[in-house]
Amino acid sequence: MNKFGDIIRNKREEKGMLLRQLAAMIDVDTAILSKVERGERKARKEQVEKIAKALDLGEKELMIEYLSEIIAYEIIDEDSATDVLRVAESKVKYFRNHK
Amino acid sequence: MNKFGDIIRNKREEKGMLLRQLAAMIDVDTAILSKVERGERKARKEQVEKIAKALDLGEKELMIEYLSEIIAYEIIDEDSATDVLRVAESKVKYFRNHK
DNA sequence: CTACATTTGACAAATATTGTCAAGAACTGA
DNA sequence: TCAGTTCTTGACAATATTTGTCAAATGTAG
Repeated sequence: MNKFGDIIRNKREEKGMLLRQLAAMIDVDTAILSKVERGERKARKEQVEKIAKALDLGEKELMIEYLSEIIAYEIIDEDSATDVLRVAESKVKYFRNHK
Repeated sequence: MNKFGDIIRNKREEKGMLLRQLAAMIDVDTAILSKVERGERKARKEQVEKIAKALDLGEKELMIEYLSEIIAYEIIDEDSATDVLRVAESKVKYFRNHK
């Protein structure tokens, strides 16, 4: 189980890219990218898309990592976390049909 | 499948309470409660707790409805919504063990 | 119409998120 | 060690989002 930030950092280093190089490609300050990679700060959705393209990571897969991690932290302190996710799945399906 | 707001409204009306009465009990402006019941605005977590107590709804159950609905709307436009939830579950479990 | 309940929308206040920057720490090679 | 470079940190500003307040508008029943 890799964290979102680790996925990016690993791939960036595999490619031999510097923080500031990737940061420039995705048009973000180096400091922010540093924090994102270490999980100190959340990226923005548009940044995730740019990162995926810049690093040749599947955009869909990276987005799943990104969104799921945000959700995980939203409910990590809830003892009903699993139930919350199950109900969320039902609601997604229901709301899609009844918009 | 009931929406969070409907659950509250139904229970409140069952009990014959007025919006302003419940609003007073949970210390919130009537306008806000009106919007919450109609799903126009999200409640805050502390308000959900107060509502549960005021209406004799299970706090745990109501909180599940509340959180799951927030999450559902976060991902309703993602075609990978189901995957996101599955991965989120894994991450919750993993992060709990590796805090 | 009157009285009351609810809804609506504009706005302000409070919070939270995001970006900027410079200084400092860590690392590298000579 | 030193100089050069990369990365990290934290304070702060800018922006955006959330939340609350209020009064007017709308709806409802007698």
